[in-house]
Amino acid sequence: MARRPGRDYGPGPRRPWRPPAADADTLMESRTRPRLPPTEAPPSRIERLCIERGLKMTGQRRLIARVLSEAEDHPDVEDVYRRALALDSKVSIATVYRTVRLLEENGILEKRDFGGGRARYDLADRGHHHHLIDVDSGRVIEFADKEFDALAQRLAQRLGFDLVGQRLELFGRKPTEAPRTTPRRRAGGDT
Amino acid sequence: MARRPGRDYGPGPRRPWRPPAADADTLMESRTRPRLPPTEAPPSRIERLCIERGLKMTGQRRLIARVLSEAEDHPDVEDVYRRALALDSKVSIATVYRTVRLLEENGILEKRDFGGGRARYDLADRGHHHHLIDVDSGRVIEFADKEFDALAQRLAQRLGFDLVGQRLELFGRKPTEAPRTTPRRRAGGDT
DNA sequence: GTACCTGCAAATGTTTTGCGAGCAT
DNA sequence: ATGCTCGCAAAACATTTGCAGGTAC
Repeated sequence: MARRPGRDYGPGPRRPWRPPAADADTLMESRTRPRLPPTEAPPSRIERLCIERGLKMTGQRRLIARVLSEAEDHPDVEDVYRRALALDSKVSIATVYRTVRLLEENGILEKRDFGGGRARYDLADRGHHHHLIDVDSGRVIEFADKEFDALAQRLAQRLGFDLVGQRLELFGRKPTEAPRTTPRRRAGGDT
Repeated sequence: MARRPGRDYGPGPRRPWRPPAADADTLMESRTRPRLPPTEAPPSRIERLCIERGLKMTGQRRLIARVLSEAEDHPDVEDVYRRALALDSKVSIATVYRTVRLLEENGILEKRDFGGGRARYDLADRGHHHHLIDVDSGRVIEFADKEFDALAQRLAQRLGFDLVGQRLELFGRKPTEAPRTTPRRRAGGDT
Protein backbone atom coordinates (compact mmCIF):
# COMPACT_ATOMS: atom_id res chain seq x y z
CA MET A 1 0.00 0.00 0.00
CA ALA A 2 1.31 3.40 -0.84
CA ARG A 3 3.02 4.98 1.99
CA ARG A 4 4.49 8.42 2.08
CA PRO A 5 7.28 8.91 4.53
CA GLY A 6 6.90 11.95 6.63
CA ARG A 7 3.18 11.85 6.32
CA ASP A 8 1.71 12.08 9.73
CA TYR A 9 -1.37 10.33 10.90
CA GLY A 10 -3.45 12.30 8.52
CA PRO A 11 -7.11 12.26 7.75
CA GLY A 12 -7.70 8.63 7.05
CA PRO A 13 -9.13 8.08 3.66
CA ARG A 14 -11.86 5.59 4.03
CA ARG A 15 -13.23 3.06 1.76
CA PRO A 16 -12.71 2.95 -1.97
CA TRP A 17 -15.54 3.82 -4.18
CA ARG A 18 -17.91 1.03 -4.66
CA PRO A 19 -18.31 -0.70 -7.93
CA PRO A 20 -21.37 0.36 -9.90
CA ALA A 21 -23.42 -2.64 -8.95
CA ALA A 22 -23.68 -1.20 -5.50
CA ASP A 23 -26.39 1.02 -6.79
CA ALA A 24 -28.93 -1.71 -6.86
CA ASP A 25 -29.93 -0.79 -3.39
CA THR A 26 -29.39 2.89 -3.65
CA LEU A 27 -32.08 2.80 -6.28
CA MET A 28 -34.74 1.62 -3.99
CA GLU A 29 -34.37 4.44 -1.60
CA SER A 30 -33.66 7.21 -4.01
CA ARG A 31 -37.12 6.87 -5.35
CA THR A 32 -38.78 10.11 -5.97
CA ARG A 33 -40.15 11.53 -2.84
CA PRO A 34 -41.09 15.05 -2.07
CA ARG A 35 -38.19 16.68 -0.35
CA LEU A 36 -39.84 17.88 2.76
CA PRO A 37 -38.05 19.62 5.49
CA PRO A 38 -37.12 16.90 7.95
CA THR A 39 -39.58 18.00 10.53
CA GLU A 40 -42.56 17.61 8.29
CA ALA A 41 -42.01 14.10 7.05
CA PRO A 42 -44.16 11.47 8.70
CA PRO A 43 -42.33 9.57 11.42
CA SER A 44 -40.52 6.54 10.11
CA ARG A 45 -41.05 3.14 11.60
CA ILE A 46 -37.86 3.28 13.60
CA GLU A 47 -38.68 6.76 14.79
CA ARG A 48 -41.91 5.49 16.25
CA LEU A 49 -40.03 2.73 18.02
CA CYS A 50 -37.60 5.25 19.42
CA ILE A 51 -40.37 7.40 20.77
CA GLU A 52 -42.00 4.34 22.31
CA ARG A 53 -38.78 3.72 24.14
CA GLY A 54 -38.43 7.29 25.23
CA LEU A 55 -35.31 8.07 23.21
CA LYS A 56 -34.67 11.68 22.54
CA MET A 57 -35.37 12.41 18.91
CA THR A 58 -33.02 14.82 17.24
CA GLY A 59 -32.82 15.78 13.60
CA GLN A 60 -29.92 13.44 12.94
CA ARG A 61 -31.58 10.55 14.64
CA ARG A 62 -34.73 11.09 12.67
CA LEU A 63 -32.69 11.13 9.50
CA ILE A 64 -30.80 7.96 10.34
CA ALA A 65 -34.00 6.31 11.47
CA ARG A 66 -35.55 7.13 8.13
CA VAL A 67 -32.65 5.76 6.15
CA LEU A 68 -32.70 2.55 8.13
CA SER A 69 -36.45 2.19 7.98
CA GLU A 70 -36.37 2.49 4.21
CA ALA A 71 -33.43 0.18 3.68
CA GLU A 72 -34.36 -3.24 2.48
CA ASP A 73 -30.82 -4.53 2.49
CA HIS A 74 -28.16 -4.90 5.17
CA PRO A 75 -26.27 -1.63 5.03
CA ASP A 76 -23.04 -1.04 6.86
CA VAL A 77 -22.38 2.18 8.72
CA GLU A 78 -20.77 3.71 5.68
CA ASP A 79 -23.85 2.98 3.60
CA VAL A 80 -26.11 4.53 6.17
CA TYR A 81 -23.84 7.53 6.33
CA ARG A 82 -23.83 8.03 2.57
CA ARG A 83 -27.56 7.62 2.24
CA ALA A 84 -28.18 10.01 5.08
CA LEU A 85 -25.93 12.60 3.49
CA ALA A 86 -27.61 12.15 0.12
CA LEU A 87 -31.02 12.41 1.65
CA ASP A 88 -30.59 15.55 3.54
CA SER A 89 -28.41 17.45 5.88
CA LYS A 90 -24.97 16.86 7.23
CA VAL A 91 -24.36 14.17 9.76
CA SER A 92 -21.09 13.06 11.17
CA ILE A 93 -20.14 9.44 10.79
CA ALA A 94 -19.52 9.38 14.51
CA THR A 95 -23.18 10.12 15.02
CA VAL A 96 -24.15 7.32 12.71
CA TYR A 97 -22.01 4.95 14.73
CA ARG A 98 -23.47 6.23 17.95
CA THR A 99 -27.04 6.05 16.74
CA VAL A 100 -26.72 2.63 15.24
CA ARG A 101 -25.27 1.37 18.48
CA LEU A 102 -28.05 3.01 20.43
CA LEU A 103 -30.64 1.35 18.25
CA GLU A 104 -28.95 -1.97 18.62
CA GLU A 105 -28.85 -1.64 22.39
CA ASN A 106 -32.54 -0.91 22.33
CA GLY A 107 -33.32 -3.97 20.32
CA ILE A 108 -34.42 -2.04 17.27
CA LEU A 109 -31.53 -3.05 15.04
CA GLU A 110 -29.55 -6.23 14.77
CA LYS A 111 -25.88 -6.24 14.05
CA ARG A 112 -24.75 -8.75 11.47
CA ASP A 113 -21.33 -9.87 10.48
CA PHE A 114 -20.99 -11.35 7.04
CA GLY A 115 -17.23 -11.13 7.08
CA GLY A 116 -15.30 -8.41 5.37
CA GLY A 117 -14.62 -6.47 8.50
CA ARG A 118 -17.65 -4.22 8.59
CA ALA A 119 -20.73 -4.64 10.67
CA ARG A 120 -24.00 -4.53 8.83
CA TYR A 121 -27.40 -3.74 10.22
CA ASP A 122 -30.80 -5.17 9.92
CA LEU A 123 -34.15 -4.21 11.37
CA ALA A 124 -34.79 -6.47 14.30
CA ASP A 125 -38.51 -6.82 13.75
CA ARG A 126 -38.16 -8.24 10.31
CA GLY A 127 -38.43 -11.53 12.11
CA HIS A 128 -36.23 -14.53 12.51
CA HIS A 129 -34.36 -15.39 9.36
CA HIS A 130 -31.08 -16.57 7.92
CA HIS A 131 -28.95 -15.48 5.02
CA LEU A 132 -27.63 -16.89 1.82
CA ILE A 133 -24.75 -14.93 0.39
CA ASP A 134 -24.03 -15.13 -3.30
CA VAL A 135 -20.26 -15.41 -3.31
CA ASP A 136 -19.99 -14.02 -6.83
CA SER A 137 -22.05 -10.91 -6.41
CA GLY A 138 -22.11 -10.38 -2.67
CA ARG A 139 -25.89 -10.30 -2.78
CA VAL A 140 -27.60 -11.41 0.39
CA ILE A 141 -30.85 -13.32 0.33
CA GLU A 142 -32.94 -13.78 3.41
CA PHE A 143 -34.85 -16.90 4.16
CA ALA A 144 -36.47 -18.71 7.02
CA ASP A 145 -37.00 -22.39 7.55
CA LYS A 146 -38.97 -24.13 10.22
CA GLU A 147 -37.24 -27.40 9.64
CA PHE A 148 -33.88 -25.85 10.33
CA ASP A 149 -35.09 -24.16 13.48
CA ALA A 150 -36.33 -27.45 14.80
CA LEU A 151 -33.09 -29.15 13.89
CA ALA A 152 -31.02 -26.48 15.63
CA GLN A 153 -33.11 -26.97 18.71
CA ARG A 154 -32.54 -30.69 18.60
CA LEU A 155 -28.79 -30.34 18.03
CA ALA A 156 -28.35 -28.07 21.02
CA GLN A 157 -30.43 -30.41 23.12
CA ARG A 158 -28.32 -33.35 22.07
CA LEU A 159 -25.21 -31.52 23.25
CA GLY A 160 -26.85 -30.74 26.55
CA PHE A 161 -27.71 -27.11 26.03
CA ASP A 162 -30.72 -24.89 25.79
CA LEU A 163 -30.62 -23.02 22.53
CA VAL A 164 -30.52 -19.30 23.13
CA GLY A 165 -29.38 -18.13 19.72
CA GLN A 166 -28.19 -19.26 16.36
CA ARG A 167 -26.49 -18.06 13.27
CA LEU A 168 -26.82 -19.71 9.92
CA GLU A 169 -25.25 -18.45 6.75
CA LEU A 170 -25.09 -20.26 3.47
CA PHE A 171 -22.68 -19.30 0.75
CA GLY A 172 -23.80 -20.16 -2.71
CA ARG A 173 -23.25 -19.63 -6.38
CA LYS A 174 -25.67 -19.48 -9.25
CA PRO A 175 -25.21 -22.76 -11.10
CA THR A 176 -25.61 -22.02 -14.79
CA GLU A 177 -24.43 -18.43 -14.81
CA ALA A 178 -21.00 -17.59 -16.10
CA PRO A 179 -18.92 -18.69 -13.15
CA ARG A 180 -15.66 -17.00 -13.88
CA THR A 181 -16.17 -13.28 -13.66
CA THR A 182 -14.11 -11.47 -11.10
CA PRO A 183 -15.24 -12.67 -7.73
CA ARG A 184 -16.52 -9.44 -6.44
CA ARG A 185 -15.48 -8.48 -3.03
CA ARG A 186 -18.09 -7.63 -0.59
CA ALA A 187 -19.41 -4.90 -2.69
CA GLY A 188 -22.75 -3.44 -2.19
CA GLY A 189 -25.11 -5.56 -4.20
CA ASP A 190 -26.95 -6.69 -1.17
CA THR A 191 -30.58 -7.44 -0.84
CA MET B 1 -9.78 9.69 12.53
CA ALA B 2 -12.03 12.14 10.95
CA ARG B 3 -13.50 11.02 7.77
CA ARG B 4 -14.26 13.08 4.80
CA PRO B 5 -16.59 11.90 2.10
CA GLY B 6 -14.45 13.41 -0.59
CA ARG B 7 -11.51 11.07 -0.79
CA ASP B 8 -10.80 7.55 -1.41
CA TYR B 9 -7.88 5.31 -1.27
CA GLY B 10 -6.73 2.40 -3.28
CA PRO B 11 -7.12 -1.23 -2.51
CA GLY B 12 -9.21 -1.05 0.56
CA PRO B 13 -11.53 -3.99 0.14
CA ARG B 14 -10.51 -7.18 1.78
CA ARG B 15 -10.69 -10.56 0.24
CA PRO B 16 -14.19 -11.88 -0.22
CA TRP B 17 -15.37 -14.68 1.93
CA ARG B 18 -13.64 -17.90 1.06
CA PRO B 19 -15.83 -20.93 1.31
CA PRO B 20 -14.55 -23.16 4.06
CA ALA B 21 -12.88 -26.29 2.77
CA ALA B 22 -14.61 -29.48 3.62
CA ASP B 23 -12.63 -32.55 4.43
CA ALA B 24 -13.32 -36.11 5.40
CA ASP B 25 -10.84 -36.82 8.13
CA THR B 26 -12.16 -36.22 11.57
CA LEU B 27 -9.57 -37.63 13.88
CA MET B 28 -8.68 -35.21 16.59
CA GLU B 29 -5.01 -35.13 17.20
CA SER B 30 -4.05 -35.75 20.77
CA ARG B 31 -1.18 -33.95 22.31
CA THR B 32 0.91 -36.81 23.57
CA ARG B 33 4.17 -35.80 22.05
CA PRO B 34 7.46 -35.68 23.92
CA ARG B 35 8.77 -32.20 24.45
CA LEU B 36 11.95 -32.04 22.46
CA PRO B 37 14.06 -29.02 21.74
CA PRO B 38 12.51 -27.14 18.85
CA THR B 39 15.05 -28.01 16.25
CA GLU B 40 15.00 -31.65 17.03
CA ALA B 41 11.32 -32.10 17.48
CA PRO B 42 9.60 -34.16 14.85
CA PRO B 43 7.81 -32.09 12.25
CA SER B 44 4.38 -31.07 13.40
CA ARG B 45 1.38 -31.94 11.40
CA ILE B 46 1.11 -28.49 9.92
CA GLU B 47 4.78 -28.49 9.11
CA ARG B 48 4.32 -31.61 7.04
CA LEU B 49 1.46 -29.97 5.20
CA CYS B 50 3.62 -26.93 4.53
CA ILE B 51 6.40 -29.03 3.12
CA GLU B 52 3.94 -30.90 0.97
CA ARG B 53 2.86 -27.61 -0.47
CA GLY B 54 6.39 -26.43 -1.00
CA LEU B 55 6.31 -23.62 1.52
CA LYS B 56 9.64 -22.49 2.77
CA MET B 57 10.10 -23.62 6.36
CA THR B 58 11.81 -21.20 8.66
CA GLY B 59 12.30 -21.42 12.37
CA GLN B 60 9.41 -19.10 13.08
CA ARG B 61 7.08 -20.94 10.79
CA ARG B 62 8.01 -24.22 12.36
CA LEU B 63 7.31 -22.75 15.75
CA ILE B 64 3.96 -21.32 14.73
CA ALA B 65 3.09 -24.55 12.96
CA ARG B 66 3.82 -26.46 16.14
CA VAL B 67 1.71 -24.18 18.28
CA LEU B 68 -1.18 -24.49 15.89
CA SER B 69 -0.80 -28.22 15.50
CA GLU B 70 -0.93 -28.70 19.23
CA ALA B 71 -3.80 -26.34 19.83
CA GLU B 72 -7.08 -28.03 20.44
CA ASP B 73 -9.02 -24.84 20.74
CA HIS B 74 -9.61 -21.90 18.42
CA PRO B 75 -6.83 -19.48 19.24
CA ASP B 76 -6.71 -15.95 17.96
CA VAL B 77 -3.51 -14.41 16.68
CA GLU B 78 -2.69 -13.05 20.08
CA ASP B 79 -2.99 -16.51 21.61
CA VAL B 80 -0.76 -18.02 18.98
CA TYR B 81 1.73 -15.25 19.53
CA ARG B 82 1.80 -15.75 23.28
CA ARG B 83 2.10 -19.50 23.04
CA ALA B 84 4.87 -19.25 20.51
CA LEU B 85 6.79 -16.84 22.71
CA ALA B 86 6.33 -19.09 25.71
CA LEU B 87 7.41 -22.13 23.79
CA ASP B 88 10.58 -20.78 22.41
CA SER B 89 12.26 -17.88 20.78
CA LYS B 90 11.11 -14.44 19.87
CA VAL B 91 8.69 -14.01 17.04
CA SER B 92 7.10 -10.81 15.94
CA ILE B 93 3.37 -10.62 15.97
CA ALA B 94 3.58 -9.43 12.39
CA THR B 95 5.07 -12.77 11.47
CA VAL B 96 2.27 -14.57 13.23
CA TYR B 97 -0.22 -12.59 11.22
CA ARG B 98 1.66 -13.28 8.02
CA THR B 99 2.05 -16.97 8.71
CA VAL B 100 -1.49 -17.52 9.75
CA ARG B 101 -2.67 -15.81 6.60
CA LEU B 102 -0.31 -17.90 4.52
CA LEU B 103 -1.64 -21.06 6.08
CA GLU B 104 -5.18 -19.97 5.51
CA GLU B 105 -4.48 -19.19 1.87
CA ASN B 106 -3.04 -22.65 1.51
CA GLY B 107 -6.08 -24.30 2.96
CA ILE B 108 -4.29 -25.49 6.07
CA LEU B 109 -6.09 -23.23 8.50
CA GLU B 110 -9.60 -21.94 8.61
CA LYS B 111 -10.43 -18.49 9.82
CA ARG B 112 -13.34 -18.27 12.19
CA ASP B 113 -15.19 -15.32 13.48
CA PHE B 114 -17.07 -15.82 16.69
CA GLY B 115 -17.51 -12.13 17.23
CA GLY B 116 -15.41 -10.10 19.58
CA GLY B 117 -13.42 -8.49 16.83
CA ARG B 118 -10.62 -11.01 16.58
CA ALA B 119 -10.25 -13.73 14.05
CA ARG B 120 -9.68 -17.20 15.40
CA TYR B 121 -8.08 -20.13 13.69
CA ASP B 122 -8.81 -23.74 13.32
CA LEU B 123 -7.06 -26.60 11.57
CA ALA B 124 -8.81 -27.18 8.29
CA ASP B 125 -8.35 -30.93 8.29
CA ARG B 126 -10.18 -31.42 11.49
CA GLY B 127 -13.03 -31.98 9.16
CA HIS B 128 -16.26 -30.26 8.47
CA HIS B 129 -17.95 -29.19 11.65
CA HIS B 130 -19.96 -26.49 13.33
CA HIS B 131 -19.82 -24.77 16.66
CA LEU B 132 -21.93 -24.41 19.71
CA ILE B 133 -20.88 -21.55 21.92
CA ASP B 134 -21.74 -21.68 25.59
CA VAL B 135 -22.85 -18.13 26.20
CA ASP B 136 -22.07 -18.33 29.89
CA SER B 137 -18.54 -19.63 29.71
CA GLY B 138 -17.49 -18.80 26.19
CA ARG B 139 -16.56 -22.42 25.65
CA VAL B 140 -16.80 -23.63 22.09
CA ILE B 141 -17.98 -27.13 21.29
CA GLU B 142 -17.54 -28.66 17.91
CA PHE B 143 -20.03 -30.93 16.32
CA ALA B 144 -20.99 -32.29 12.97
CA ASP B 145 -24.34 -33.36 11.67
CA LYS B 146 -25.23 -35.06 8.44
CA GLU B 147 -28.82 -34.10 8.66
CA PHE B 148 -27.94 -30.44 8.82
CA ASP B 149 -25.56 -30.70 5.90
CA ALA B 150 -28.27 -32.24 3.79
CA LEU B 151 -30.73 -29.60 4.85
CA ALA B 152 -28.33 -26.80 4.00
CA GLN B 153 -27.84 -28.30 0.60
CA ARG B 154 -31.56 -28.44 0.07
CA LEU B 155 -32.12 -24.89 1.26
CA ALA B 156 -29.54 -23.50 -1.12
CA GLN B 157 -30.98 -25.52 -3.95
CA ARG B 158 -34.43 -24.23 -3.20
CA LEU B 159 -33.14 -20.67 -3.51
CA GLY B 160 -31.50 -21.48 -6.79
CA PHE B 161 -27.89 -21.77 -5.69
CA ASP B 162 -25.15 -24.32 -5.47
CA LEU B 163 -23.91 -24.49 -1.92
CA VAL B 164 -20.25 -23.61 -1.70
CA GLY B 165 -19.94 -22.94 1.98
CA GLN B 166 -21.85 -22.57 5.18
CA ARG B 167 -21.57 -21.27 8.65
CA LEU B 168 -23.61 -22.55 11.52
CA GLU B 169 -23.24 -21.44 15.05
CA LEU B 170 -25.50 -22.27 17.92
CA PHE B 171 -25.48 -20.32 21.13
CA GLY B 172 -26.59 -22.25 24.13
CA ARG B 173 -26.73 -22.41 27.88
CA LYS B 174 -26.50 -25.31 30.27
CA PRO B 175 -30.02 -25.88 31.52
CA THR B 176 -29.82 -27.36 35.01
CA GLU B 177 -26.71 -25.57 36.16
CA ALA B 178 -27.23 -22.37 38.02
CA PRO B 179 -27.20 -19.74 35.28
CA ARG B 180 -24.16 -18.18 36.87
CA THR B 181 -23.00 -15.11 35.13
CA THR B 182 -19.44 -16.22 34.70
CA PRO B 183 -17.18 -13.70 33.02
CA ARG B 184 -17.33 -14.88 29.51
CA ARG B 185 -15.50 -12.81 26.91
CA ARG B 186 -12.19 -14.03 25.64
CA ALA B 187 -10.94 -15.66 28.79
CA GLY B 188 -9.51 -18.61 26.96
CA GLY B 189 -12.01 -21.12 28.14
CA ASP B 190 -12.38 -22.38 24.65
CA THR B 191 -12.58 -25.88 23.39
C1' DG C 1 -32.15 24.56 32.81
C1' DT C 2 -30.06 20.39 32.47
C1' DA C 3 -28.91 16.24 30.74
C1' DC C 4 -28.25 14.39 26.67
C1' DC C 5 -26.51 15.14 21.49
C1' DT C 6 -23.42 16.38 17.96
C1' DG C 7 -19.16 17.38 15.22
C1' DC C 8 -14.57 17.24 15.16
C1' DA C 9 -10.32 15.28 15.80
C1' DA C 10 -7.69 12.20 18.27
C1' DA C 11 -7.54 7.61 20.22
C1' DT C 12 -8.21 2.53 19.93
C1' DG C 13 -7.67 -2.13 18.58
C1' DT C 14 -6.78 -5.26 15.02
C1' DT C 15 -4.45 -6.35 10.96
C1' DT C 16 -1.36 -5.09 7.09
C1' DT C 17 2.79 -3.34 4.93
C1' DG C 18 7.41 -0.78 3.57
C1' DC C 19 12.02 -1.36 4.52
C1' DG C 20 16.51 -2.98 5.34
C1' DA C 21 18.76 -7.01 7.07
C1' DG C 22 18.97 -12.04 7.24
C1' DC C 23 18.14 -16.80 5.93
C1' DA C 24 16.48 -20.95 3.15
C1' DT C 25 17.09 -23.18 -0.98
C1' DA D 1 23.51 -15.94 -5.14
C1' DT D 2 18.91 -14.39 -4.55
C1' DG D 3 14.44 -14.29 -3.71
C1' DC D 4 11.58 -15.16 0.14
C1' DT D 5 11.32 -13.96 5.36
C1' DC D 6 11.67 -11.40 9.57
C1' DG D 7 11.34 -7.70 12.95
C1' DC D 8 10.18 -3.18 13.53
C1' DA D 9 7.48 0.59 13.33
C1' DA D 10 4.12 3.00 10.89
C1' DA D 11 -0.03 2.67 8.01
C1' DA D 12 -4.58 1.35 7.19
C1' DC D 13 -9.21 0.98 8.72
C1' DA D 14 -13.36 0.23 11.35
C1' DT D 15 -14.98 1.99 15.48
C1' DT D 16 -14.95 4.69 19.85
C1' DT D 17 -14.32 8.71 22.66
C1' DG D 18 -12.98 13.45 24.86
C1' DC D 19 -14.37 17.86 24.52
C1' DA D 20 -16.78 22.18 23.58
C1' DG D 21 -20.82 23.91 22.02
C1' DG D 22 -25.99 22.83 20.92
C1' DT D 23 -30.53 20.94 21.49
C1' DA D 24 -34.64 18.23 23.12
C1' DC D 25 -37.59 17.89 26.78
